[in-house]
Amino acid sequence: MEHQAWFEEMEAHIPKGEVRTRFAPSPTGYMHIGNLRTALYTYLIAKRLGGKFILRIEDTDQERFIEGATDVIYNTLRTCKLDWQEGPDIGGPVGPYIQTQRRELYGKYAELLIAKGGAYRCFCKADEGTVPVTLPNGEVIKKHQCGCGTLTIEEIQAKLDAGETCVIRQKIPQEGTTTFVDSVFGEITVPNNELDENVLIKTDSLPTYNFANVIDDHLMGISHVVRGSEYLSSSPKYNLLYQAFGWEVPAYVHCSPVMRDSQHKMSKRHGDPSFEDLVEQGYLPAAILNYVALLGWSPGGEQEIYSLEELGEVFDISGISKSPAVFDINKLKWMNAEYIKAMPPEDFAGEAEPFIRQAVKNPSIDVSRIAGLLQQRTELLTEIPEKVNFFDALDAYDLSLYEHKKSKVDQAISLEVLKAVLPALEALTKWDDESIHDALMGLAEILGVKNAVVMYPARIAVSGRAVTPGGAVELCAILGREETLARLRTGISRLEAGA
RNA sequence: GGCCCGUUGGUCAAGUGGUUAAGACACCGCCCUUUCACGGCGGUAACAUGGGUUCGAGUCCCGUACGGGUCACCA
Repeated sequence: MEHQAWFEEMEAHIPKGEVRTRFAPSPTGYMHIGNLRTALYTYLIAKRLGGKFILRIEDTDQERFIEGATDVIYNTLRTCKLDWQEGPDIGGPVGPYIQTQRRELYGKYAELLIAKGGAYRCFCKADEGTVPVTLPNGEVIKKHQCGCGTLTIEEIQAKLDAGETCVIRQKIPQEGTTTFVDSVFGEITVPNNELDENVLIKTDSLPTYNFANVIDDHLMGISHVVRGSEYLSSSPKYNLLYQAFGWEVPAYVHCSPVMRDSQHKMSKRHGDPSFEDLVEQGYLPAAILNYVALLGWSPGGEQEIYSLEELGEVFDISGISKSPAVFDINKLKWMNAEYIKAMPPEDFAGEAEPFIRQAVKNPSIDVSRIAGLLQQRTELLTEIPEKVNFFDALDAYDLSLYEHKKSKVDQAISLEVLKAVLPALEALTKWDDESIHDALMGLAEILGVKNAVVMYPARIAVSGRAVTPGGAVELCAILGREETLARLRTGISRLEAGA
């Protein structure tokens, strides 16, 4: 072996005896929810076990190259605070961390594998070597089966010299079975003769996932391979690869997919939201992460709100569920509201004010006050503009809003009430919550009606809305004296005109 | 279709042979209130199915149905 020393050198660099997990996405241009969850679990396992979380970019599919796609990965992980200790941007002891930069290395290991009898050069064009094969039990499957594996060194050299292109395929023993243990699914055994001899190195000399993944996980000292369950059925092949090299097999943690409904995976193509989409829709990254953590994993207790740090303390592989989980935007929305309510008021105001300003341009309006009213009744920040735009301008609201059965209020009563409210507020010398409150409550007492009979019409006249952030008193105070009185007059004249 | 895996209320789920089968979201009702919301209280609703094993089965075994995954020079 001419490269003997080189291989020994590589082996010597592999970190041993520590927990190392890796998130190895391929750059697709967006962060799929299922992927985000895999990243989270991968991160949490490392955190919980006191290990390292590594980022590796799997970009061996040149046809799918998308400009800027790796930035999406960095940005998502950063905004989620899933910090990695080794990765393309920060380096590490076993780099490079981008597969296209590891090209030669896969080639050398492929040669090694051939030498060890675990692979062979295949000169078949396209799928010409793929044939129906009848298994001993009578079933027929499609497998690649060609004579390339038996070519002599001279024959191979001749073909290469003649300029023929080739791939390197995995050699799979036709006898026996392969067994591996998955931390989620348990022990799984398959007969070797059901496994296909897949391509390891493509004609473009880049490795396929099948190969690159095994090589990198080994060379990077990965102790726990966390990935989607779509890899479960090909895991025996990866196991055979480890075996052929004589390497130790990592712990596998396969996670079931996140579904849109009981029969479809979440997919961008079908319009399901990616992480970026959700953020754009107003969901807080921390809430998304919290929700996604509980989708397919349960800590067992009744607590549902977990910070990333808390998750890192309690996350346990044994709590990962085998069956697919359906993504419920409703529950995410609820959780988002919980996060909003729990924010320090100043933080909420900081987040909410830009959204309030989108709808409320009038500089004399105190937006921080509106933010205060909004915090306990906001599920999504993005729904704020629509909730507060009446502060700037009154819509041509429907007069039927003045009818409220429960408070026994109708349009006629509203008119009477507003006619009394107007002078009562006009008479105020101070315009603050307390004065407005006392004036309105006092009016209810004078009129001998329940508070709501005064408050309700006043609130409608001033907002034109059935649902408002805050009651009549707060709205009047925020709108200011002139605007409030003007709106009351408008209400009165509209009720008098009946339109 | 073959192989692998799964199946507790509409959804997320607890449950590891003996429970009145948790909890959360959603939904419904009541209360609070200055409407809506928030909050509080309560309610409807589940072990896919048929056979075993066992004194006893959501929990163990087998079959059936349904669902998912996979069968690429994509990952």
